[in-house]
Amino acid sequence: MKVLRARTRTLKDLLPPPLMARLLGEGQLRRYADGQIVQERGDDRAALSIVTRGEVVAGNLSLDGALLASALLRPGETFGEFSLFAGLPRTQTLWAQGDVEIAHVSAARFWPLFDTEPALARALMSLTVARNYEILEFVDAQRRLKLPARLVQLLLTAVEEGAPSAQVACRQEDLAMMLGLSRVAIGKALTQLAAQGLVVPGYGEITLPDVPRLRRWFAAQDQRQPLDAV
Amino acid sequence: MKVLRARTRTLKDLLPPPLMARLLGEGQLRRYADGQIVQERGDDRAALSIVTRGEVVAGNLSLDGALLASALLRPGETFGEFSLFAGLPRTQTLWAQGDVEIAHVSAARFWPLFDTEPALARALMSLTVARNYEILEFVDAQRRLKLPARLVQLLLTAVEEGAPSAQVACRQEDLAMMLGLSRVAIGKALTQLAAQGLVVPGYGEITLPDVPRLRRWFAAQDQRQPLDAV
DNA sequence: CGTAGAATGCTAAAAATTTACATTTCAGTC
DNA sequence: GACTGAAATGTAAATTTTTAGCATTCTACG
Repeated sequence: MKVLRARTRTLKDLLPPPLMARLLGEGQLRRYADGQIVQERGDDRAALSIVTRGEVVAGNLSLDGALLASALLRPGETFGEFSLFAGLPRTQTLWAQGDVEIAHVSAARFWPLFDTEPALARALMSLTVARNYEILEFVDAQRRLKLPARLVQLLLTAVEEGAPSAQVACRQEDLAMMLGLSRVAIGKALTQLAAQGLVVPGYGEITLPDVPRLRRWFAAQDQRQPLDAV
Repeated sequence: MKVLRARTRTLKDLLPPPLMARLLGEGQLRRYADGQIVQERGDDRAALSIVTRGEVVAGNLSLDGALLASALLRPGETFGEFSLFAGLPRTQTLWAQGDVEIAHVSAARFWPLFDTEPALARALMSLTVARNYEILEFVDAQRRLKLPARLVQLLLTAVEEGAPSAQVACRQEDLAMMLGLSRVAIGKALTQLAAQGLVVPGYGEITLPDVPRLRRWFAAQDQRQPLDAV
């Protein structure tokens, strides 16, 4: 399944290259084929895992097999912090999307580095805090915005900065999954948006004919005071 | 307004007492009266703030004045990490609930301590990661569980460990706010639960006559594999 | 013992969402 | 080039939730 997520800073972006190299050097590289399970809810490997190639999809499987809350991890991003710092088993199930390579830094090798390199602690805190903010924003948007607006917000995360128009390759079902709704709800919202000429639904893809206009439309829906304008 | 939240570990629980004392020593104490605004969305004070007395309610105000996503901070808990580690303004508005005292540790005084005391970095990571998990669980529950189940989950967070029965003092409107729903929806869910004898709605309070039975009922609704049972 | 304010209960209509089923689209294949 | 089956989208009835308005109950306090 396809997952959309805004590009964020990664550990690789925040860490001085020599330290990043040292950290990766402490890790054990493993490869995963497309669709392979990287970790399952309940695994109790305490380690910091760093994606070094490919993309990883995170989520929870309910007992009936439906995928729930999900996210996307790109190269340079990490997971497993929870297992290290809270000492609990892995809480999510992860799948490889495409050919994936991951460096697992075991707890034993991680702690000495963490305790002696403040830059690593700073970087991990920055990432965790940013992720926290990302999720809180999501919850907040869910309460504040109508579905069409949330849908536009999601679609816009997949658009390159400054692009005048865009095509987003994903099925309505993928969008539904990401927003925690049914496919039908997405279809209706898309129909509404299409009636205003804001999007053009296609088969397995959605065209955004006028991205700046779409951004303006979204800004008008989101009545909250933007942070950077304060 | 009243806010329910499960008791979690705080910085005070995780930090060795001498270090906690040192941290507080670096802070500037400020007092806030009941209902006073502690910080507003957009404030750009970069500091770690530690609640030392009283309780603080966090949330976002939408333009029309309605309170949205909210949480409760108890003594020993911190906020402002985002301003320090992401270098952005405060993202939420906080109000004092009752008589509140907060120690604000400025960035200039915080960084030297953070960089030289691994225990502080570990503790902050633990808390942030745990908070992250808490929010993700909330989102997940919202997708997985029907409203009555989510309501029970919320009510149970207010119950003392091991208590055979309990009274939760809060208005239906407070519960609605916490779950992001209308008061009517809460009322209906309560009626359903009351019909099964699981709760007894009252005026400004809800009685849970048989907590163990309620826990069993909830476990039956929540079909997900529990983490600690793995 | 009233009374005012606060909180809950109830109802009906509108809106959002889901479920189940129908239709369209696409990529192969003959 | 038209089958054909799987994948993806579209549609309509049923359900859930919200909104709004008003009635009722509870509590504190004069």
